[in-house]
Amino acid sequence: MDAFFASVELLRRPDLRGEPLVIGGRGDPREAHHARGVVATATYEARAFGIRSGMPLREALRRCPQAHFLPVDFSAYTPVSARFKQLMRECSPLFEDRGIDEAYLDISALPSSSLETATGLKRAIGSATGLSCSVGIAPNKLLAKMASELDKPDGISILEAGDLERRIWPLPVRSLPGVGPRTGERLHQHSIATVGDLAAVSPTWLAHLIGSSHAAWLHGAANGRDERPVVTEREPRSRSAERTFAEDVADRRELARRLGALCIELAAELAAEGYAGRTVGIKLRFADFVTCTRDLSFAGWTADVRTLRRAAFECLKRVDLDRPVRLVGVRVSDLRRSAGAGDALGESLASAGGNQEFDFGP
DNA sequence: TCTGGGGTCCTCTAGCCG
DNA sequence: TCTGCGGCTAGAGGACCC
Repeated sequence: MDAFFASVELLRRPDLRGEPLVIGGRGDPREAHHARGVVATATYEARAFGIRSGMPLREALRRCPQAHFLPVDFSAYTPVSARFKQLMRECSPLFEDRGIDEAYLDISALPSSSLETATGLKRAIGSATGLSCSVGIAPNKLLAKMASELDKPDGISILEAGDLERRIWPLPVRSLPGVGPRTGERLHQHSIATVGDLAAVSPTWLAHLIGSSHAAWLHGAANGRDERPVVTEREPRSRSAERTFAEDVADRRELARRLGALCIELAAELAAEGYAGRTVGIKLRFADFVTCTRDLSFAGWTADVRTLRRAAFECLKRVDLDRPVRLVGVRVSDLRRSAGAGDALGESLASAGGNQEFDFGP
């Protein structure tokens, strides 16, 4: 979906159409208590000012003081997301969900041509949601994703076997899925600037640079190879909840209170979805942006809020809190489906809401 | 000076055990 | 009894993606 969050916002704020619009964080960075946030999506009008996803909202404001800023509102985006995914599933059951605004669809067995299928799907999504999307068609997921980036917004791109050298190899190496900021920087240090440059290096040499597993994937990808199937069903591996504070927290009790609240939030989500976990972990990010994690595993699976909170506090005890903290998070992993977990959890949630004893370090 | 929140997967290390 | 080694797991951190 094109500039998804921003496009959904424009459906209910048509007065902002044509204006630079930035979606991110809790809203307007001009308000001090909303200032800590990053850009989730920006309209093409805002991108013209150099605003990009992941950029601090304050930086976006600096680049475009006249921009409009709106908070991220998942409750508005989720139903639209469900609608376009439903249309895709009706097109082919070989559907892979890849997050709120993109998905893969295996259309190789359909009777119509790829172009006809894509055109029909775009039209159906457009009339159902009022939004545009960009479609990439190719022999595998990697190339389909890269194709979808070639003609944005509102485009259709078809990549065929012979198009690799002409259309993919000239692209910057960063445009290859799996090459993020770190890998991109390392490759650039060795004068590997384009996908074609990467395709030409020795796999052995690349393995020395970035590790064998990553190298095998990237070298294949640069040469257009991708054997990954379209995955139609997936069980979650972990659930987490984290929060960045409006102001850094130095007080242990305050930190424990925030962590306890996140445990309650997370336990409620696990209960609602019927999962229990075997490992609890916490995450702290200090004022200097250094992140630290601590994990604790149980013998069995639990979704009990008191157990989660006790474990989270045990983890917290193991951290040297010598600096103020800007973010705290809790995560439950090694998930299993838990039949009937909801009932037990309801009771423990009720008891957790009252006065809490904080069982943590000195 | 600034840097979200939700995830996944991988690597490395240390400890345990046969 | 000591040592080495491979397999396994837990824990910590890193990279990446939407």
